[in-house]
Amino acid sequence: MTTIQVHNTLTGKKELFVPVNGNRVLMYACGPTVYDMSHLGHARMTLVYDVIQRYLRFSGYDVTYVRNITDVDDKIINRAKSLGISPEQVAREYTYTFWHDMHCLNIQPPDFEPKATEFIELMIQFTKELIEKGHAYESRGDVYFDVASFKEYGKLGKKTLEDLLVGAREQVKSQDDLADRKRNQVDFALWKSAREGELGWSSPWGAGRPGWHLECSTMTKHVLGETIDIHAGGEDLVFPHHENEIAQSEALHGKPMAKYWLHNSFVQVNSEKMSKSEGNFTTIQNLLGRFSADTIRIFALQTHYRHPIEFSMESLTAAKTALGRLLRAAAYATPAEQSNGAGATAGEAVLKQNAQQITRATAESLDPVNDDLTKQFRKTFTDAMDNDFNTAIATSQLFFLSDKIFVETDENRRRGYATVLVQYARLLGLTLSDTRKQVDDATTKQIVDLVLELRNIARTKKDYETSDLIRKRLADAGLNVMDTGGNTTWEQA
RNA sequence: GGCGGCAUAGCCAAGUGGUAAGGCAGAGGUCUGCAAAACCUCUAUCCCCCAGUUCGAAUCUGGGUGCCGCCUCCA
Repeated sequence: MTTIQVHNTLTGKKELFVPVNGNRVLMYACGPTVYDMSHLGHARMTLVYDVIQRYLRFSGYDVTYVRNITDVDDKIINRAKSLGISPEQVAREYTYTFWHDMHCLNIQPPDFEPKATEFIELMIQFTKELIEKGHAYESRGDVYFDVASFKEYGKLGKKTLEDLLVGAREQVKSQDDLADRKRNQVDFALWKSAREGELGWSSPWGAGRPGWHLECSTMTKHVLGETIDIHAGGEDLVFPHHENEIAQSEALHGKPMAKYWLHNSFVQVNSEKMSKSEGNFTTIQNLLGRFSADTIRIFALQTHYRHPIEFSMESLTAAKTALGRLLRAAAYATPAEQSNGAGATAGEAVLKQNAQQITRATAESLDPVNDDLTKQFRKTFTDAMDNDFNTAIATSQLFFLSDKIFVETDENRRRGYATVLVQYARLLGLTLSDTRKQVDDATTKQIVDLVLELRNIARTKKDYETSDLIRKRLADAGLNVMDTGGNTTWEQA
């Protein structure tokens, strides 16, 4: 079972994946701060770890996947101020939009999705213990982590305390109004005191709120444990976020926080990071209006997760065209394999699909053909995924199999190949449900207008047989056609 | 300034010692009343530059150039 290699940011190397505790895999990914709409960069992050946890389950591991929601943060507070509503309302609203986006993208829900606000008491406890152990100190209502007290600080971000201090000196140090509260420039907040009328919870140090890094340390500890297998997030979280989590957790527990640290690279626009602050982002909802979830997924998975993706409408359109070939190939599968389960709700369909998902152990027995071709396909696919989740190669294999499907003349064999295609596409979270014939409202209106135009041509020619047929058929379809004063209008019956 | 990463066809993008995956675009063909779509076939003598190691390098080493990220909120 231990054939998976993962790139570990901690060591900077690819390593054989061996869980800490037998077959159990405890995995935590840093989720969103819910203060605004999610963009393609967030989609990539959730997509990548969605596929990784799917693949670990496929590989037979007993995975517990946790993705948190940060619902208390300066950005939320600022957003609430500018909107004139409470921070709780902001957090709830954007939690809903996040869930909606994730659902649309066919991201499997995590096993647990803790929110920071649910762990305030435990965060206070965590901070108390750090103070008791001499790793943190109070300063005028704030509590800071004493970086100098944790000698391994910087091991994830490959920085030394000296470098950081020099760097801090180079920076606009004078603008840090907290400088005189901290023992050391690089110390970071575990607890921030609240100003008058600001969001806050009571604590031994007065009203305040937790620092950003603390929530992940606390939730990881209490939802999963003191040492977990995989801790993941975007590349920008390596330092300081994950570095600080390590400092807090390992200073307190005296053991590694996570065995493997995984980080995905960014989505770029014109070679620059897509981000809120750059203003060069495209929201998921905006994208979903123009491209299917499968298209966005193919687009993201065609690049290895540790490499930047260059985003452009052209690339996304290319992915859409490419997906079309996969959809046509998948259409040769049996309806049961291909459909989402007729009559089921979207949620039921997803749960059903997940339940039917193949595993490494069942893949061969569930392969209806199991000839040299599918054996080769399965091996190349899993070899690629075993190699630090190389979805680019795995995806290319879907195209390889599609080509074989198109040239196969034996119907049974072709149906079998298509079934295997669908099985493995689902492993990557692709539904391959055929959206090519879904027509939007604007197009529907144009079509009705076209039909009425043709009907009016018939009426002009006094071909009432045809025009009446059209009216009847439209009525059967639920549309009433009305001729009044030389005008023809229509509405829903 | 410190640390880390990247440079592969028109574009996107795998490959990290054995002689360049895949996708898009492009060309030719099949099909077709026309058109479109679809399918089939083809498309980098070579991987930013220079030097080195090696029987052999896009892949390793050294140097150079360009770009990006982190060090402040960030997936």
